[in-house]
Amino acid sequence: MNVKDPTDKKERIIDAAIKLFSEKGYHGATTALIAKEAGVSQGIIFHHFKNKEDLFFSLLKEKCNFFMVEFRKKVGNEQNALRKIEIALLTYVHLVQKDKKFFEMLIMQTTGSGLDLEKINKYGMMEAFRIIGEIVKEGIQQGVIRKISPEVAATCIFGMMDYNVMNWLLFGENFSLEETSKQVVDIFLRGIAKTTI
Amino acid sequence: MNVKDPTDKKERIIDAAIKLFSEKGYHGATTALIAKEAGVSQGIIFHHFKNKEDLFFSLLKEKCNFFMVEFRKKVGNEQNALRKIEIALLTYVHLVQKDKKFFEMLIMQTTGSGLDLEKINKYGMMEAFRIIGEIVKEGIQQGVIRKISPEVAATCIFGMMDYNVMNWLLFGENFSLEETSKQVVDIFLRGIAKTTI
Amino acid sequence: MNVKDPTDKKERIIDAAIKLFSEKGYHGATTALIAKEAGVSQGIIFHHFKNKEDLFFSLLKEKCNFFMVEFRKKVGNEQNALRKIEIALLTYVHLVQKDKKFFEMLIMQTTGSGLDLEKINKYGMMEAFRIIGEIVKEGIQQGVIRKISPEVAATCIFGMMDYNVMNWLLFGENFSLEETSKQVVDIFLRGIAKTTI
Amino acid sequence: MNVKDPTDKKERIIDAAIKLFSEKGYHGATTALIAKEAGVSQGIIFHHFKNKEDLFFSLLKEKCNFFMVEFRKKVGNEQNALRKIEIALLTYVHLVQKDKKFFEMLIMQTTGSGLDLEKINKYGMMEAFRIIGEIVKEGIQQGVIRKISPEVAATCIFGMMDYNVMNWLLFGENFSLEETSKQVVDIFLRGIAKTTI
DNA sequence: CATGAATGAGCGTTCATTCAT
DNA sequence: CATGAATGAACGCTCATTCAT
Repeated sequence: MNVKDPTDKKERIIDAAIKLFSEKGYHGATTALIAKEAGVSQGIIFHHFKNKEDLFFSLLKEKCNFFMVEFRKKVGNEQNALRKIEIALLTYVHLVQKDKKFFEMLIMQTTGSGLDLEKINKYGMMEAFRIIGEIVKEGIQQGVIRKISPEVAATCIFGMMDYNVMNWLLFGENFSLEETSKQVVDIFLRGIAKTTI
Repeated sequence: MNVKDPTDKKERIIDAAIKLFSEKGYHGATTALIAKEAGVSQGIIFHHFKNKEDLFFSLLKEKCNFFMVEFRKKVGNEQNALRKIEIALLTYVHLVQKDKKFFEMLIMQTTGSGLDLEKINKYGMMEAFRIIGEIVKEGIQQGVIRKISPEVAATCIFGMMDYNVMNWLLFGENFSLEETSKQVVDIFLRGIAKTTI
Repeated sequence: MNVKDPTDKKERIIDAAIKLFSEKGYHGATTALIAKEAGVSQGIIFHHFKNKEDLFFSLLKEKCNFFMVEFRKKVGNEQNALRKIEIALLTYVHLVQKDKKFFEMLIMQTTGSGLDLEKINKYGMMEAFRIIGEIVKEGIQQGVIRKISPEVAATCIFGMMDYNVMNWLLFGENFSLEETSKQVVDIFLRGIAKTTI
Repeated sequence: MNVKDPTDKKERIIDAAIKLFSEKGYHGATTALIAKEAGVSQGIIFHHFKNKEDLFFSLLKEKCNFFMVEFRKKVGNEQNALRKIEIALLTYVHLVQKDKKFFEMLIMQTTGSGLDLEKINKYGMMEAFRIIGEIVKEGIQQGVIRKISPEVAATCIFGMMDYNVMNWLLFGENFSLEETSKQVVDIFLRGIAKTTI
């Protein structure tokens, strides 16, 4: 009667996978554990996903696509490059707060899992990286950003933001992610701006 | 006959471990592989280290202690906080370049390996983190750095530097780490300085 | 709407099963694969057959019964035992050529599949074996065949023929099964005949 | 103290494998069962053999090499091709009787296991097949064998012998393999000989 | 101290079979 | 009758760790 029933199970697998991947890492989260957490049999995971790696990357792909859409929606109307970056980063923070478990997984597994990093980047954050680089280029043309390498700038801001988020996810939550993020953005914008405001 | 033989073996294990952990990740580097690479028996690893995790953290601890000494030596005589930070970061870059394999391991395994992150930080970079925080505090007192959270600032600079180094380790080496690091330091210092220089 | 639909499906299952059993062996041919090849659901296989083994033996039984009828029809009118054997064997060759896939399955799975060999023989070739034995007995009574054990003779001819066919199925088809079969029959008949012709 | 101890375990694995492969087929003989039968842990199988398939082919290779040596030794001194064949076949029968379990495995798994038949032949009986073909050629040159295809003749004799042995292994042992084998050889030799003796 | 064969729990994955729809 | 998602026991195989030598 409920058409959503089958999807329901797939969704429960996805949720359980995100939870366990972030809590225990790629290797620590066994398929048996994921199945148990999702309340399904082990076998059904392999109906919906080719294998464990496919499960992992499916999560990544799906979520990241969704985020990119959000990203562009928010940034779209703004003209000033510095404002654009600010909006983009605060959007990122909001997404993190709304989808904590997923970002825990994403950041925790970005390296070290033994998974193909190129795939992680391809399905994951490469696009966001590229977008920030583009905005920096715009800012340089607009004359509001110093002549710096867009790639270096993008690397910087992702490093800053991710470490800040990581801190929050791991040790924090006793500080306001929003508050510290504003400080991070401030440091970055001052660091790249042509004139100090 | 040779008294140095056992130390020799331990060292060979350490070198092999660093090489394989960085190349294949914590899980990909099996103890059997490490023993083979080191040219020792599997069993002897467990004479020198309690278990695989202990081997990993021993590497971390030992190297990081060495780095901290280097760090303090270089920074020690400088008075100006901004210069101190600059020196600290460039020292970091030099250490990375001298000990690529180890940093590959450190950065690649910081997350995702399923290892206890608190332990990694404890034996690893927590100290460096604390040092940078201290310098930022000094800078604020000296009036050369804006009133910002030392923790946030430290988080930022480590994020920027590590992502920059990661890029270099993973995709790069076709760009100069030294050159991009200078840009990173520049962005950071401008971002936190009280007045633009 | 179409009354023949169910039979149709059963037949499609049978055809798919023969194809896949012969191509991939008993274990390689999964029920899921058979269902897909037949264009039916997995579940329906178990409406028509008790289980996978039952499916296998049903194929065997059905086909073999058909072959026995053919066999007797061809051999029926002949009086001379040696001629009878010759006809029987050439009939066998024609059946093989007409129904290659099935014999591929039969010969390939006669051993090694882990299936109960007694069952295979029971539903399969035991009858043919018995028939040849009978003809040999007749031949001995007629005085055209030496006093040999009918069972041994039957074993011989089936071994010769099957290995010849197996060669053809596996490696051959670049030689004429008909031509080599005639040589095989010739060797056998000379081997058992009372006087060389 | 006993240098043979490690080999002992490998040998116990080999014996258990031959026993179970022949009794239950390649798929029925699980590695767990083989380990249990051998009284060893599951893991150790994979110390000595790359994987299950390797275990199977190692058995084949080792034994078959040994048999080929025996074969040549026995046949070596004989000049007359017909006698050579007779000796070869009776040698085969003796080997079968001495090493029943192994031949049970060999014949049972020749087809149907889903294993690569070319490999089975390569490590297994291809060599014997070739040898018989050679002897037939000699016999034709000697003028004691009719002008027949050596390949067809070899196929015939292997088919006859194997089916006879199979009968004995499966149902028999209530008849003398030696006795029936002589009848088989007799039928074959008369079938291929130039003049009836 | 040193060895490496041995262990065995646990991994990801498969698949014949079932059953709610 | 028909479906195919769901099951779960069992598979081949791995690997950190142990221990007799």
